[in-house]
Amino acid sequence: MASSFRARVLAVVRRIPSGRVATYGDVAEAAGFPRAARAVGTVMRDCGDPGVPCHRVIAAGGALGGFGQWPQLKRERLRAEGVTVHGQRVKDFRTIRWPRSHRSTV
DNA sequence: CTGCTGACTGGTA
DNA sequence: GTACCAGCCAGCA
Repeated sequence: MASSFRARVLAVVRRIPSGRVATYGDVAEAAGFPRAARAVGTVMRDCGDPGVPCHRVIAAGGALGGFGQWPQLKRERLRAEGVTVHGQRVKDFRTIRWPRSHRSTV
């Protein structure tokens, strides 16, 4: 099984704990495709699975990314999980980031 | 098989 | 800070 790239991505997104976020690149890497950030977005776009917290997947740098009304929907959803969102950017993005949780100045 | 598209990323201007 | 370009990968016509 596993042949499906999307199934792999969905599995990773499902593992994202609440109160944390991951970028498309992080999800791609965790799925085994460190360069398929774009392809991950394609999978998210088609994601209609309630078991997949696609709202926890954001763009790099802490930007919500997404498209259309996704950003505003994410903002409410993430906030409900304990994530503080600043306009179009996540606060302390590096601290709540998953699976790395970076916190260095560089 | 070929070409275009897209919920992306990083670098340069 | 914003704007544009080139590179990357999977899915679809």
